[in-house]
This record gives sequence, structure tokens and C-alpha cells, in this order.
Amino acid sequence: MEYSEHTRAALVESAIELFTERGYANSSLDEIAKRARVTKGALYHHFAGKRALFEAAFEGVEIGVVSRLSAEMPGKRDPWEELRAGLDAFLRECLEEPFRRVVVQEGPVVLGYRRWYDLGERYTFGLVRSSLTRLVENGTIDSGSPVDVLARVVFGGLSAGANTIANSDDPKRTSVEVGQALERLLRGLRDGGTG
Amino acid sequence: MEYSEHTRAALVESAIELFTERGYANSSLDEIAKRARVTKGALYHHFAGKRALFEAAFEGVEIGVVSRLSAEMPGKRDPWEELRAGLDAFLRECLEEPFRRVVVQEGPVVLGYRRWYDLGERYTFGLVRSSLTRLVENGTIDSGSPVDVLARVVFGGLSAGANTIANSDDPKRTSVEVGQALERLLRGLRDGGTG
DNA sequence: GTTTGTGGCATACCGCCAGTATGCGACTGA
DNA sequence: TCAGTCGCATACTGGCGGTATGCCACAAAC
Repeated sequence: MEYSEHTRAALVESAIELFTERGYANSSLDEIAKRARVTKGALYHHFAGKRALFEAAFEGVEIGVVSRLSAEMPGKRDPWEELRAGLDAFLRECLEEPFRRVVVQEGPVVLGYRRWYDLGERYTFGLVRSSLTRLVENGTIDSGSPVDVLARVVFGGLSAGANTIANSDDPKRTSVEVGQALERLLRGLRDGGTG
Repeated sequence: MEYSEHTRAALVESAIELFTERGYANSSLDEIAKRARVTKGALYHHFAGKRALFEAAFEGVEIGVVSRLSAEMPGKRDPWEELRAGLDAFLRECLEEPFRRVVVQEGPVVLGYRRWYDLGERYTFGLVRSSLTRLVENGTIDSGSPVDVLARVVFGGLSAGANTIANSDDPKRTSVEVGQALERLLRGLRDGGTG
């Protein structure tokens, strides 16, 4: 039956909630199953283990974030306006606890950096990279070094900025400051040249 | 007696090794104690628990990195040269597994972001921030937004770059590319202005 | 319409590991 | 020489991830 799919979805949802609230290590499978109104047996019927469940939760969060981010990019005319809009949307999304905790913080630790890297390509990091790629292709910024490397560094800056905002005493003000800092850094990519 | 201090140091050293090799979750206290040629009883005599031991390992790694980084900054005349030298030294140090794994990756997860943030101020992050502060004070770069926020974002970019290098097929080439990307980003900080 | 799977779970159990309780010798000061 | 403390070792407990097994509903086979 397709009660199965419903059960699986409930487990993933409960996992996202608990992993976000208490972190991976402090969330027991019994409790996740209980919150989904099933038992650990059901959990192990759908997932190979705790890691696999985390991976499903990870992808669930990423899919939500990517769809919202994609919808929020109206395609401004000015490339810099678009970059700015993308920055703001990303920082806003980073304030959602599930993304910060599951994807940014615990993802690389629980899944291992390599697996996290590969999975991320399909979701938010892929968005950042393709966004930068377009800016390179239309000449707004100079490639200089490979876009992939640049995207990794920028993504790291974005994540750190999100963490800074979320742990600030005054998130609104800090959000503006982070946005400014990131924009000013990205300006350095305009006028090419290595030395 | 001060056999005590020797035991403690051996435990911290073993902890750094195992946490680096297998990560926090996959390192048992029994094994850490065994590697230090003592038992778990000794471990709990010196540390309140696994978290406390990790924190000691964290600080041990940071102290080593900071001392090496400080020694490697000969104080060039040209501020940009100095920035470049600092970048390279940092990236080189980031390739050491203990720093990447214990401090950069697992630190925020195991200690919690807040505790990690506070501890980091005294060590590597403090270095990055004070370095940027000096560049602001001598007019090399414009403050724009608070140096603290800027330092957080830059530190995130540095960490992401280090991870990228360490997981690259060709670390030497990637290291050069990451250095270039970071330097070009930092160039955006020169000519002030927010809009 | 009984038999034989098979999917979708639940229940019971095991081993590992962080943490606790306790014991115990060595040394130290009174 | 006796009390007290430091520096550890040993023994035990509870929680949790993982596994093994059982059970029921349903479906195809004949």
C-alpha cells in the first residue's frame, strides 16, 4: 500500500524537527519514530540507518530551500541588482534553523565532507555556483580562477555570515552588515587581474 | 604529584589523534584512554566528560596553530604583501588535518556554535580579525561595516577554501586557485563606499 | 479457497559506550 | 601512625543504534 509513503514522509518530517532542535547526536531514533507515531521497526523498514535518515532529512530541507530561492529570483535587469537580491534571499533563508543546523553545520560532520559536497551540488550550492557562472558569462565579473573554487569560497562566506546573523544580539542590523560585507567582497571580482 | 600533568597531556594528545582520524562520534573514551596508557578512570579524573576532553583537544590544536602562524608572519613592509603572506600561511595550516577536523568542522557541532565562537576569539579567528583590524587602521582597506562582521565572513571563506583544497584531486593547484580567489575578493575592500 | 509469498510494520533482544560509584595504594601533613 | 587527599583502576548501569524475528493484511497462483 501507499500508506508506506505517508509513513516515510512523517519520519523525515520528524527527523528534520528533532535534528534541528537538538542536533543529530542528541536525537534518538526511538523518539523520532514516536513523534511520527510509528516504531523503530518502521524506521528501519524505510531507511538503512540513522545516517540514511539524516541524508533524507538533509535532502528534504535542501529541496524546500531551493524551491523557495528559485521562486524569489525575479530576474532583475542589472546583474548587480540580481546578485544583491540573491544575496539577501540566501541570507534570509539561512536564518531558518533547519537549513543552518542540518545543511550548513551538521551536514559535513554527519555525512562526511565528501558526501556533503556531492549532495550539495544538486541544491543550494549548485544555485550559488550557477549564479556566479552566469555573472562570469555575461562579463559582470572576471573568472580569474575557476568558478567552482570561487563558488566554494563565496559559499563559505555566505554560511559564516548566516551563522553570525543568527547568533547576533541584533539580527536585523547584523544582517544588513553581513550583506554589505559580502557585496563589497564580491566587488573585488569586477576588474579582473591576478596581481 | 606532577605525574598528573603528564597523564593529562597524554590524554589530550591521544584525543587529538583519534578525533582527527575518526571524528568525535566514532572515538570512544576507552580507546582514547587506552592509547594514552591509562584507563577511563584517569580520564574522568582530569575531565568532566567527553565534551570537556574535546574542548581541551580543541584548545591544544588552536594553541599550536596560533604559535606557528604568529612565527610565520615576518611583518612585510607592504600591507598587501603581508595580507598575502598571512593568507598563504593560513591555507597551509588549514591543510593540517587536526585543525580542519577538530577546529573548523567538528568544533561548532560538538561545542555548540556559541561556545565555539567564544573560544575561537582567543585563537585563530582572533588572529584573522586583528590582522584585518590593522589593515583598516592603516587605511589599506576601508572599514565600511564593522570589522568583526567582516572577519567572520572572511574566516568562513578561508575555512571553505581550506576544505576545498584538502578534498581536491590536485591540492597544489587548487591551493593556488583558492589563494587567488581570496585575494581578489579582498581587493573589493579597498575603495570604500557602500552603494 | 487454501497455499505461498511479500510488503509494512511491531516486538524483543544484543553490544557498545558515556557516565557513575566505588575501591585502593601512595604520599603528606599533624 | 593516623587521617586525609590525590591519582588513578575496576565494576556497574542506562541509553541507544542496530539486528533478528514475528505477525498481519493482502495478492497472486493453482
